[in-house]
Amino acid sequence: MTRRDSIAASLRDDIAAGGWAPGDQLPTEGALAARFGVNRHTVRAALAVLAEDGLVHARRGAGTFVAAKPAAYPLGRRVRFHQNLAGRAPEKRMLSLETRAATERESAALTLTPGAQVHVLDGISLADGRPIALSQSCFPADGLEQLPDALRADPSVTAALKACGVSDHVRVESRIDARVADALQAGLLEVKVGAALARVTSINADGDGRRVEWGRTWFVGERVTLVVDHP
Amino acid sequence: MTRRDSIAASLRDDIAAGGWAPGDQLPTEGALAARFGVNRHTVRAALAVLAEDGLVHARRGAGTFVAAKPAAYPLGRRVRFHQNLAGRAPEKRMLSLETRAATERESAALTLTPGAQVHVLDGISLADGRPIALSQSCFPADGLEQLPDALRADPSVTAALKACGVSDHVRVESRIDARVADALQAGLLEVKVGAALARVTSINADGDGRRVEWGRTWFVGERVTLVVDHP
DNA sequence: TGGAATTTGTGCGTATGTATG
DNA sequence: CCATACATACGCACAAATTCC
Repeated sequence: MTRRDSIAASLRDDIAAGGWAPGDQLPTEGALAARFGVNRHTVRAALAVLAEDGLVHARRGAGTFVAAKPAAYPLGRRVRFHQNLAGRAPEKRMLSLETRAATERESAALTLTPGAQVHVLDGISLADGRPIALSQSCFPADGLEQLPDALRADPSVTAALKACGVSDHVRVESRIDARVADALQAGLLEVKVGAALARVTSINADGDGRRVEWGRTWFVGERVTLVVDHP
Repeated sequence: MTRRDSIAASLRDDIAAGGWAPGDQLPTEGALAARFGVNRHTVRAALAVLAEDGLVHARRGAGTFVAAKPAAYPLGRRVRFHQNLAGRAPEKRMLSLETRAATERESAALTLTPGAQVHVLDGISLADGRPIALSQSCFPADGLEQLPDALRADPSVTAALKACGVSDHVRVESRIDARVADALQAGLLEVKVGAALARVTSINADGDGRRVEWGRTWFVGERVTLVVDHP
């Protein structure tokens, strides 16, 4: 066990024991070097081990901070935002809502006839007061005429669909890739431009198999872990 | 439909019809502007629409190129690399293989006693000759003594486990988040530093429920789409 | 608004212990 | 026993970002 590893283990224990809470600033590298009686480089190596595990996060000029635990977001047949983030103070805000003709891509995903009308909802999701995801949902307008009014009353998709007579909806497929945040996304999500986002494209159907939602969600990589169980 | 959108749709059709193959260079923006009889700015707006969808990729000073279609990589109970990428010339190369004491994190993931030995395999995966992922797999050494020899003979994890008497293994859980590539990863994956990677952490168990592999895989965001079916 | 102080990030040189051949 | 390579650790200096007055 090198000196670096033992220092890393010691700091890890302190964090696990609650010595520092998520978001707290650790002592400076210089202070830690003095406490452990080693060179600052050695402390930096130890902190790098913890950063590799995502346990701490250094900001140049500011300090090193205990990372907030990423929110676990289950991806399954039934994805319900508020249930998924129970205990993390989930919050959803509407950014825009419009009804327009579907793009080629949208009509293909929802198996609509070209030029059909769709409702498009843009929103932002928060957990513990921090933005965790941007989302765009696309619904066929045909059969869901009341959806915009319902969404304006309550931004919950599940509740709005229920108000339109869709009592249940299930996710058929999720496709996931990774993208970097552009300036617009970065501003809304309160991350730097170039931060990694996990993009999830999903198709949701009602009880009869009719596709009722095509959604794309951009999750902040360092704040959310998507969890897939394989039963 | 704006002129921009009609040009974008026209180019999209050409690409879909095979007019240009993945990797091909499109005509210059000036040439396209002349062909469609519009200003170069309009062509740029149309190309931006396609780039937004990941269909083309512009490189300053070089030109605009048709993006290679991302490989679909199913995430399910049975994840087998070669089957997953059938038709995309899957290839797996071993980067390193060592046996050492498990870190705290590794022994927790594999439910090992602290200090137990593990085999650690680093590898790189390619499809169609391009790197698509880096992976690190961690196996308990206890009960899998022959694994390193088997892996050196054949880098396939499934084959190596079979050689050690594990006839079948299934994925229990996948956790996904997004990270940016560091210099080492970028070099190996042939992407730029800062490119978005989808990181998948998975736990695999044998028929008796014993955890036999803890793996982490970093997929190049723009070359792979992870697909999760929700049956 | 500005500028000093603080803090992390980076580079270079040096030294030591441990394998390897 | 020597030469080499590698990882670890130390010391010093400066750059870059942030904070604070």
